[in-house]
Amino acid sequence: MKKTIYDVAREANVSIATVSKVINNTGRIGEKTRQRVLQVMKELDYQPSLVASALTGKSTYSIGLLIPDLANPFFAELARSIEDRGHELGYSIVMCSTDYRPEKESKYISLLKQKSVDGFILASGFQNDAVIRDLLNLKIPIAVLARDVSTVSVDTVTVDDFIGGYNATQHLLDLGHQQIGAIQLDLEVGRERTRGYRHALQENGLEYDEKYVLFGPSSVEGGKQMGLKMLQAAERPTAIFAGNDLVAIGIIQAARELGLSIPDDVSVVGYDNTILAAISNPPLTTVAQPFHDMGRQVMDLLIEEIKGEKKGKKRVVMLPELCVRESTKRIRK
Amino acid sequence: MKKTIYDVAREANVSIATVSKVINNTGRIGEKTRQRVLQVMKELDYQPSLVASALTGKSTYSIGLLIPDLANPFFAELARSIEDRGHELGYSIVMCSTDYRPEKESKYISLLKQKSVDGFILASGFQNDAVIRDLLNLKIPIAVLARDVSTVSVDTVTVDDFIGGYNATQHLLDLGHQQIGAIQLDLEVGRERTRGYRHALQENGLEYDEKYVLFGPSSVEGGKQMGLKMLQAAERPTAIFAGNDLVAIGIIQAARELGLSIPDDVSVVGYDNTILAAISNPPLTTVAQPFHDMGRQVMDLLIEEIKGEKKGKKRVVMLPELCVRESTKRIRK
DNA sequence: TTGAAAGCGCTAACAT
DNA sequence: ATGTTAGCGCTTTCAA
Repeated sequence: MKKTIYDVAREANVSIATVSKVINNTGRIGEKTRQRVLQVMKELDYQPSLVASALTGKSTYSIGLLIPDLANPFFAELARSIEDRGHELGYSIVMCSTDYRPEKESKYISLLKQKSVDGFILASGFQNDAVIRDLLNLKIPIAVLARDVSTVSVDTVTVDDFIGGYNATQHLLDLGHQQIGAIQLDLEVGRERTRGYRHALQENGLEYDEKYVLFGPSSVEGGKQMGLKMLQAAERPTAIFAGNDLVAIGIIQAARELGLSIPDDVSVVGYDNTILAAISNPPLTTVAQPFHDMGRQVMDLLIEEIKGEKKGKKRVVMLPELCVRESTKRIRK
Repeated sequence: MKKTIYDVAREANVSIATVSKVINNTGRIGEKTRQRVLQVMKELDYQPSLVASALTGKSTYSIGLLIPDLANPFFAELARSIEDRGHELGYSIVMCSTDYRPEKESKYISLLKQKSVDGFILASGFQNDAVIRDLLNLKIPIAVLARDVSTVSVDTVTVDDFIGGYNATQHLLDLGHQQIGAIQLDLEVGRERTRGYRHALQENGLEYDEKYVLFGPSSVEGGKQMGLKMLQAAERPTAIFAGNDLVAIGIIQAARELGLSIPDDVSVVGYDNTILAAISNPPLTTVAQPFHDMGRQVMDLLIEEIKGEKKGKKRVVMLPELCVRESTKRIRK
């Protein structure tokens, strides 16, 4: 049978209240009793039940993480950094991959609410503000990652996608490209990056041309399909700004299949700077997101919120950084 | 305030016992009352507290997953498949990356024991049988993944590493290679794969030569270092069997740095068939592990164990499959 | 068919 | 400094 606080109390000849106090370092306990209790706890290998203590209104020390897809290297790295920071702070992470599906998102949230997690990190791409508002109304702490929820007052960590798109495009422009395509994610982040792309274009006196812009899923296969489509068009671009590294790699595969060389015939910029970018062939020029800091930041924000140490909400915006490798090149005459 | 079973009972003019019964579909309840209770539950948007019900001895419906490193694509995919199957079966997954560190492993296990998880999946490379025995003694259900614990009776899902090593090496032998190096993980799995490697060599009348065998960490950087070492040696091998795809990529980078061409000067075989293998340059010949099935299988085993539907323990062994791409080639004369 | 009541293991007033 | 006791929200006999 598992040991309970009663076992310890009996063995140490004290009341359960006393044991509880030494466990939690509350109230005043004589040094001798404290030592005796500690001793007995050790002897019995007693571990207080967190579910019992949670029932009395204390924390469960677990937090729910909703993320699109653990199998995507970017999110895996992000999840890892969140997990690490969480554990440092004494919290366990319950992982939920949502596949960008609203139903899954709602389902997991309601499940984890029943489990009384102390809070949520919403790193899921999709989010109808309704679920966020719902959580907020219930006073359940949340922190939102990588998604700007401008209409709700909530702790947020984002990377400026507009700048990311702008920088990627500007880099291509600097290399002399004039026909620049964009194959972006069919998600909020994709639109925002596309805004940056558009802005850079216009700043350089170039038209935003819809035939050069495609939206699709976050996958190598998706990138390849869209890449084929764009590269086989009558006027093909000399450079493409991809939604993320996965998509960029798909585009490279498409180019290869069409006998086009990267970066000689077409330059490609990725996004996220995952391990894929470093090992792809050629190595990918990509927009790096500081996932390590991002994970740490959201976690810290959330914990502050949980501990009630905060007055208002915070909105942390980090900046992406262009990481130039070999998939982009000055355009040939 | 969060609704409790009392709110529902009051509103529906029944006792909490009745409400409990309709929630759990136990006992006998009149159809009319049941409907009324259900109705009230809906109106109040009542969600039973799982922590309270866990305290009364029922399941927490969460299981702990110990895995070396979520940021490694192989484990990320594995984790994802485990998570999916878990959710299908109604369980949440608490993720813990151990970095192959025994202290972390123990720490997380003891933490999750306090949280009363229903069981553990141990996919962590490291494992002293002691922690497994401990869990077993406490009657806590566990299932072990990708690690053969031959001295303990426990549910296990493994992929035959000996065969994997054998096949990889045989493939290289078939291509005419005679000087075959091995840069393997400094872990149990690495030793086992090396056994397979050795066996293949000897079966072909070749000596097992220690200077051709190196053990190192699971990382691109590690692979690169060891690769440099091995490829700069007096007699360098014409082919290398790598510990996993990460290491293989490191070796390719090392080769490139030395001006050696893959696969013309040296062939490389990876392990795991992660996304990295598909996109690396050149695409990696690698030993594929069926991570999707692996995840599903352990989860199923664990759940059976938790539900007590099983008589004895099971040991499931899956087979790896060589996946030939372009990093291996027949040796030149 | 329904309800009263005794826990589950722990915390936190409130007494002593 | 330590103990008594009333919950926390739910499940489960056992009565009614």
